[in-house]
Amino acid sequence: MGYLHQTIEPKWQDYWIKNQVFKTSEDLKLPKYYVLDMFPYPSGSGLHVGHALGYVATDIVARFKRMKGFNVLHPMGWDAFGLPAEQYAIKTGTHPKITTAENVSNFKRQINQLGFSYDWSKEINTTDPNYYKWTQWIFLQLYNKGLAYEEEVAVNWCPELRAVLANEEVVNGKSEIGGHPVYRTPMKQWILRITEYAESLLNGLDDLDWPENIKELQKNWIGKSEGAEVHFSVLNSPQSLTVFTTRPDTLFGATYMVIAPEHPLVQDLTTDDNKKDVLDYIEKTKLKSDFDRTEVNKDKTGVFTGSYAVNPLSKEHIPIWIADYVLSTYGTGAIMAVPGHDERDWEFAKKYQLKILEVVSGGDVSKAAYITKEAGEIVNSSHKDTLSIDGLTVSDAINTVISFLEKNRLGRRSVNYKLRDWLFSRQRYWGEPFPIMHTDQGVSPIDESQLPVRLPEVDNYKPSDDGKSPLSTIKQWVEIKDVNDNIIGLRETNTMPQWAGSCWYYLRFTDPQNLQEAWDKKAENYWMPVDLYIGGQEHAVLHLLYARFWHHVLFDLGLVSTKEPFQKLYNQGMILGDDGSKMSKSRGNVINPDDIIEEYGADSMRLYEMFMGPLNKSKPWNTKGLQGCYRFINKLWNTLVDEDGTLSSKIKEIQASKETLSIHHTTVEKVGHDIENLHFNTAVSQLMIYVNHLQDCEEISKELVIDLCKIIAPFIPHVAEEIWQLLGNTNTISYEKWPKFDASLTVKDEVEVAIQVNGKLRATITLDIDLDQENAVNAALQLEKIQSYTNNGQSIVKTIYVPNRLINFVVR
RNA sequence: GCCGAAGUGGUGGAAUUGGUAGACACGCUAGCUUGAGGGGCUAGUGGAGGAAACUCUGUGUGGGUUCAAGUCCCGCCUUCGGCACCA
Repeated sequence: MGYLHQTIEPKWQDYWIKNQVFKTSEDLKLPKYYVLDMFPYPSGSGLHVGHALGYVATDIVARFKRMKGFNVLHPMGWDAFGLPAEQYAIKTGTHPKITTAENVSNFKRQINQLGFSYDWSKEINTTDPNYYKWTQWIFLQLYNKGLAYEEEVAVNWCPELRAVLANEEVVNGKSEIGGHPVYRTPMKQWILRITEYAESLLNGLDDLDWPENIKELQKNWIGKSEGAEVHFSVLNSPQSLTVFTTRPDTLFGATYMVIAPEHPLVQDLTTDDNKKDVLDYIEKTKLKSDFDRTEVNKDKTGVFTGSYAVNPLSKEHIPIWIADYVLSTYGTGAIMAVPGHDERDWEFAKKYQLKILEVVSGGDVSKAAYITKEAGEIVNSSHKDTLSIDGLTVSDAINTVISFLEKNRLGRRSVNYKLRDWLFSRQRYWGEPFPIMHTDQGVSPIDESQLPVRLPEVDNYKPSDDGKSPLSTIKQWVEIKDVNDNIIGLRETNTMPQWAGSCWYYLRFTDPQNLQEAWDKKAENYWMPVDLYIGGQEHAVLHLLYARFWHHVLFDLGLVSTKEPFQKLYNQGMILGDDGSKMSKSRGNVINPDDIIEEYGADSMRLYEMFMGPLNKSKPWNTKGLQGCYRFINKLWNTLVDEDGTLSSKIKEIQASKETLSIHHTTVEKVGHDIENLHFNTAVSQLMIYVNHLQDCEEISKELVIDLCKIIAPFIPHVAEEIWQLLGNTNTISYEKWPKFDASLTVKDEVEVAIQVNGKLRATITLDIDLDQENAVNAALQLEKIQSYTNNGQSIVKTIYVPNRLINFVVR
């Protein structure tokens, strides 16, 4: 007789909601724990089992921490601005608001039937004017701090989507969504000066309890490199060229220079003889797509300007070239080329027969660039009028050269970042409007008292053909008039990207209904930082970097109390289809949680997702495995509950056996420890071991059942509540104290010890716990098996005894 | 190319500071139960050999350290993720 999940689960879900069981306490004196999921975009296809994985994990932690006496903040909300609802609106004319509301209610239904313990009184939605009012407010704080500016930039315009994409949304020259071609077009855009926070964002990583690989990804994305700026004077010209290099030690080996085709001095440096070739080259470069230009293995191309620069150390006259392998957006857009010690320069020099000079010994620069920094010494690097660094190591030479450059005003120590400023505007309807007005005098922010700048109704969601936002077509919204009906300014018609709302939602959760402020300082101070943040690895860089950026700014403005928002981060892995590939509609391997819950119940699904394997690994779905968990719950139920639905008659007020007590306390200890460390799979297996044992017991101590009920509650809360009730309780189990475990009771009297001969297992023996070496070894030597190895004319040269583990005889 | 993560039975995966590899499940095999199906229960299950006791072998691969290596060190192979001309 199985348990009736279809009755039990809705019963307790209703109970939890009706009694507001999971409403967060307002008592700010309690120890707090803030456990957060990356809130979802409520898509039309609904929740799938992969989403649930992270939510189950955080729910278990939240329930566990409540039982450990913490005041737990565990909220859920909706990142509801975004392209799919807008695309749907373009196709069908349905307002994104309507689509969003429908999707949210479906998501919420699905989430609730999984038995999660969210405090729904804290639900937020980024598209709610009461929410985006404060998104706009934070933008104004950034603007006032000089971190938001407008600029005409070449943007990634995708005609198919009719949208401008961020660099991050373009993959290999195609849109990330849909894979449509993307072109570079100049447009006026809002940009956030995230580069100003590059160092801060890099340093902040050190103290975070994040997976190392995520920290590494962010570090690489920020891409700090240390080196020097070096000025090169140009022959017969008042101009000079400044380059950035990480290898000032190789300055003597700089035998030519390259500037990017977009470099501002291209015109000045091109001599009349070379004008035609240069113009041709630049024309050709313009026609190349981004994809072609960043193709690594392509042939390098370039053209000579006709001008020469002077190497500041060797005093050599070196030719200045133009080539598109130099990026205008990194460093100064110009480089000193050291073909002897840089692969790209070497390749280019070979192709155009430029001079290759060895300045670090150890390689053969006629065959390949020698880029090793650790070995070799500087050679061919001295000049009577400047300095000699011959014989120095690379790192000494770097410092010597920088000092020389600084003393002689030829350059300076310098740092560069790969990180670019953040393109922050989109030509879309379904996003936060900017609180910005354009007047004859320029840009002016909307007064904070006028927020929110509401998203107006619009007839047509399509952007205009020239790429302007659909908002630009609404005259009465765009034109801001004074009381006399004079136009005093025009509204900004771009909207913010989807990242905006998720940059600070975790702060809003601390005080979601506040109409006066974005958050109350007391609430923020109490709840922040987020103690545990679980979400997918796909947000490793963008969301997590952007949110950290805003948070750092807010911290500098004194608006938040912690420098970093997310203390501990953990990534749940993907759940693949049962064929081992990514779940997708086209493969037909999608598992719908609704079906699973219908057939096996939410508790089974929760338990299975935790049992599948380590939380952070990808693993294939297997319905058979799920059935195993369903069987386990039934076994548990049938062990504790009789056929008639009352508590099992085996459960009595008795003293449990020593063996049972040992397993019990081991389980209490292991489950608690494993939850703390997010090792849910091993916690579940320990529970299985315990229940397998109880199943074989003739009678079961009621005292232990009470504690067992508590430790299964985070995993399978519906069953736990039901049994808790059968035990005679009338309250919820959710706030019961987590059982204490007694380490002394986990210890057994006897242990099985391995007996090895020369490291090979030959026998096992049961010994008293903590037996001394002499007795243990003697007992082992009595074994017939062992004697056959020791009495054959061989002698024991060494004996290793690891108490309670093994004995190893080394025999020769 | 660079950076990061990972390779353990037929499958998902366990394995404190190096100390009985394969816990716990799935699957499979046999038996019991049932009118059948389903379900439940019992036993077995890394591979090879053997009737059995047992023996050999075994954590991607080749070395090394050690009484002892899935675990530590060095080299290589494969898979996945990220970056990709960043000077």
